[in-house]
Amino acid sequence: MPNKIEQLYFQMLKKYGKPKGQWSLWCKRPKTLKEKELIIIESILTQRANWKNVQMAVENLKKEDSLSLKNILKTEPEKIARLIRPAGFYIQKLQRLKTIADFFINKCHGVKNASKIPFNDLRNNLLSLNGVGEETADDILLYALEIPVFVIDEYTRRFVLKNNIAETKTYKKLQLLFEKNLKKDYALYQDFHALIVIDGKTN
DNA sequence: CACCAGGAATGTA
DNA sequence: TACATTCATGGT
Repeated sequence: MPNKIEQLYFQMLKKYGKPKGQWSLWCKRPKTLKEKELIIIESILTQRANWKNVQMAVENLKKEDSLSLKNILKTEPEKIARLIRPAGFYIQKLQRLKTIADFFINKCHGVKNASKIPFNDLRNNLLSLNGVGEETADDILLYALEIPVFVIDEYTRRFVLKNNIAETKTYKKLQLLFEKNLKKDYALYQDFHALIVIDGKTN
C-alpha cells in the first residue's frame, strides 16, 4: 500500500496535471545544455523574488546576449547589474552570478563535466559558493543537472504542516523524509516539488 | 500605503 | 538550534 507522501503526489498530479506555465522549462526532460545554464542563472535570480521580475531580468540578459554562463563572465559587472535589476537584490545577485558562472566554467570546465563530479563533492562545492544555500544548490542539482535530490523550500514546509506529514522543520530531515518515501526518480522529484509550489500558490 | 515573492549571510541568544 | 535583520525590485 502506498505511503502518504506518495499518495499526495499522485493526488496533486491528478488535480493539476503535469506542471506547466512557469514550470514548463524546469520540468522539461531532457534538457539541452543551454537550458541547463538558463536554470542555473534563474536559480540565483529567483531567490526571494517574484517570478515575473525574474523573467524581466532574463529577457534583458537575452537581449544583450548575456544569457549564458560564459557571457556572464565576460560581460561588465555594471552592465549585468543594470540588466538584472528587476529581479531585486541586484548587487548581491550580480556577484552570485559571477561566482557560480566561474565555478561551472572555470572550475568544472562546463556544466557537462560538472555532472561527472561525485554527488557529495558537487553538492558541497556548490554550498561553499557565496550565495548558494541548500535550496539553491538542490535546485541546480535537481532541475539543471537532473540528479535526484528533493528540494525543500517554504512551500514544502507549509505543505508538510498542512498535511500533517511531519513536525520537523530542518532541511536535511525533511529532504530525507521525502526521498525515503518516493521512488528515486529525478523526473518525479521535479514534478512533485513544482506541484507543491503550484498548490501552495493557489491556496 | 503596506505587503509579498520559487533565499542566503550574518549576528544574537 | 532558533530567530532577527539586511539585501531591492515590481506587482497587487
